[in-house]
Amino acid sequence: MKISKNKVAQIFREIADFLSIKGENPFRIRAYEKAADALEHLSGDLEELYRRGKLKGVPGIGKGMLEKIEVLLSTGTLPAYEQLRAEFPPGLVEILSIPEVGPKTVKLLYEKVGVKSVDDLEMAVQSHKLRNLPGMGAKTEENIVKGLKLYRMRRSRILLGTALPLVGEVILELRERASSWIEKISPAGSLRRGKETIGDIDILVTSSNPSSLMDAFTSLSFVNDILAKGETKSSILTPQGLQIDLRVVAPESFGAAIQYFTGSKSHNINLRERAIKRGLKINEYGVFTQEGKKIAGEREEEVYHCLDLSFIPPELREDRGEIEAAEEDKLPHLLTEEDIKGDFHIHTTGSDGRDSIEDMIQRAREKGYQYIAITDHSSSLKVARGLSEQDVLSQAERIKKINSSLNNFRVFSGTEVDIRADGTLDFSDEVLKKLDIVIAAVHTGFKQDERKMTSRVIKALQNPYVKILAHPTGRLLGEREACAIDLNKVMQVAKDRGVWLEVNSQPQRLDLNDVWAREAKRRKIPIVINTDAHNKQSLDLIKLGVVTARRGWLEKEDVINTLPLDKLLTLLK
DNA sequence: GCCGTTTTCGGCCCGACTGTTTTCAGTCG
Repeated sequence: MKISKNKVAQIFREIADFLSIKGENPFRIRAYEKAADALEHLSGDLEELYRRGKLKGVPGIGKGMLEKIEVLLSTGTLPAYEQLRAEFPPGLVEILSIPEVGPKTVKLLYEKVGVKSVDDLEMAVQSHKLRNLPGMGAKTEENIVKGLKLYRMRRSRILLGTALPLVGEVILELRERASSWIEKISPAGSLRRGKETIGDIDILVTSSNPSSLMDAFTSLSFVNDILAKGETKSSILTPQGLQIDLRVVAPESFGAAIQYFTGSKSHNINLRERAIKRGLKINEYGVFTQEGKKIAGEREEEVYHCLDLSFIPPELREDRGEIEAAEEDKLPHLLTEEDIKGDFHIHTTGSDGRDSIEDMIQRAREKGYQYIAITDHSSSLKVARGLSEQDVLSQAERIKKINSSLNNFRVFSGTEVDIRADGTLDFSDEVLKKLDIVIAAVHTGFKQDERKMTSRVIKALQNPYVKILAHPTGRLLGEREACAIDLNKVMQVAKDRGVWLEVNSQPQRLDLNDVWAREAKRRKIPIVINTDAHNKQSLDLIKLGVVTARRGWLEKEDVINTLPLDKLLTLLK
């Protein structure tokens, strides 16, 4: 049984939880969590990385962690981990995920009341067994009841593509109701970093009238429940169970605060460690000298400049080497949405899209694009009303005619051809060679094992007419795991064959993800950012793909569809 | 457990908030 890096990370996190309940050295606990983070941010197969010695020198993975990974890889288990598991009942760690309940409480409840699981805790609370414990009172008991309620209704993280428009609406409505009390306003947190999923939404604001602003915030149409309401922070719950926090900060601290609340946590820790080495201190109010003199805080850029770092865009703040790069002034010049000149993955009424070719052209031109490719599904994908060979060829003829009537814009004929279970394609080469752009993609048979899936996709990429591999892992966030596929091998073939890899902008796909997009860049494999739009509005999803690419450190030069039409045509020849 | 342009030992981010407390511990982000 092969053990994945995510599995190892999960084991490390569980060890950290056990150790925290035991009351171990907090820094040792952090070390396990940090190692788990580091593993999750690596791209590639763990065993291969280990064999090639690539794990050495990864920050957070030292001698001890390396040995543990080695043992896990060769035996599939870890004695120290098994020992901890034997030491505690199996349901204990889960109690930690209840809000308000931390390791000390779990330990106390376990030892004094015999609470071994979330259900045990529920019963203990109901029979008021907690309020007489040392350090506990009626109020704490009440808070645990609340925590349990939140735990029971706990929702999974929401998609970036859902959160972004929502926060836009929240800010809009807030401005409508309280514009005169709002000075600066900006989302922070993982939303601002462009993470693919969002836990809760943080909004920062400077205000001349905080209490009236908070009144307005807590009476927005989105409010289902008010969790907290104060002068500096209020929290509300939307009907969907999403928490939105609004924080009021002083104008002179806005930069430091937005830096602080944007995170990520490990980026900030790294930054503050760096500050300490320079005799400085960073908090959410500013950057201070040892004498307590404030030297920055109003603008976010200053915080970085004080530490002799160039400004780090929010999307890079994941502690994946961005601070070191900023130090050497080697940060990438991240691409922007304005750099995008076209879209290669578009569906129309020809298959399962909702709008016509003409509609898509119109919207693309409004966006300032210079080209699009029409890539409807192929015949075997019946659910999407896939085109027959004859259909796609007559569509290509129609596109030719459309092109003859267009100035300064080009429509490419194409297809999103299905990669069948055996790696053959749904259309014959005779048909494919008559199309401008051939995208290959897997839509069925996701449960194949890694060897089968990898060779299936590689076989498809070896077809001379395939230009793009769409949504390479097939994941659907919150619905379907990435399929088992060795992307390192796939990338090697893509590179040799000159196939472009897609960053798909659909909110639930974002596939390739940030980590793999960065790996593609490292291998100098061209990326295309596509929307996979099934209607004209969806062409605007491109921003999600761009954000994902930015998180993958991509620059304009790494992305094919930043090329203007003339350069693209030269390339396609 | 990790790590080193002061260190191979002795540090390890920082503050708010809350509750149970007469000065602090626990949790959170």
